[in-house]
Amino acid sequence: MKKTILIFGVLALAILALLQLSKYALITGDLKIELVIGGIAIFFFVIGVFIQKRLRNDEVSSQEIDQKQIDAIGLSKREYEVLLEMASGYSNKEIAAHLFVSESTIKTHVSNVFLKLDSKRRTQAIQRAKELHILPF
Amino acid sequence: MKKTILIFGVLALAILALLQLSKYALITGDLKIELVIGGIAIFFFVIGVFIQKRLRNDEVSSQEIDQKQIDAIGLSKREYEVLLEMASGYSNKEIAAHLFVSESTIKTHVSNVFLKLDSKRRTQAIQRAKELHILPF
DNA sequence: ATAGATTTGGTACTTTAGTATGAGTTCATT
DNA sequence: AATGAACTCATACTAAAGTACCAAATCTAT
Repeated sequence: MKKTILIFGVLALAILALLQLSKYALITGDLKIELVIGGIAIFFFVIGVFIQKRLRNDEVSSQEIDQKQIDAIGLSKREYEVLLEMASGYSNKEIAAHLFVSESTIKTHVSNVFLKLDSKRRTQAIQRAKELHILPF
Repeated sequence: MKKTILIFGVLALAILALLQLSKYALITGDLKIELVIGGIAIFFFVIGVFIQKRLRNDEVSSQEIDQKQIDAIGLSKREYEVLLEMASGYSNKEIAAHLFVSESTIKTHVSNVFLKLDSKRRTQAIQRAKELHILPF
């Protein structure tokens, strides 16, 4: 948030300076009117795009994976892999094949994931994981 | 897409007209320099925000529910309700309680959903449904 | 090197999920 | 009024998921 305030402050100063420069450049006749107007137009267009993009990124960032959250929950690397496979719609047997381990192992991992995500079913675990921003989409 | 082209055409004309107007307003001295520059600045800032917003909406819209897709797949209203409950992480028994019907009925609906979404597990059905943009997130 | 966490895997069991099939009910539409 | 689609429910299965315990191998950091 401090960063935002700083950026807007600098921006405001830059705009004021630009306006003054433009004004005197016009009065003294150093620049053509078209050029000044065009420059101002491009400058503010870019600023508009930039600001809107910042707002947009703030929204979208809420849908990105939160590694800190994964650590906080205590999910191990392997458990998280299994969670990803579950969320992709695979069965225990399929996950076992993908990760080259037995189905028993997957069941153990799955049960641990349920404990850590406080859920009783894989669909519920996936839902919780999304709420905690540790799964994409 | 036609709409986009039309909008940009009109916009280009408006910009040209505005530039010419500004130029002559300045030369004839009808307007102060500050006002013209400020107006141009605001105008292009707004355009910048607008265009960026359009791009953003095109991206985000891919995450909205596609009712046409639901119809195309042939999911009935009840089947879609069950799909939503499944995606929320509820068991067949819980869904039955929420919708005030028997678990048998839910099983029937679930099986029909699987047929229509070409899937064998509820997690897979949920995944497919998201790819088809008929589920949020 | 060793304690602690992770990963792996097994057995035995219970619980859900999912399939197949049939059938009665409701509801909108022709 | 009849037809078809949607909704309902049941029985009887099979298959998959999930639980509870135990135990060995491996990795990791002190």
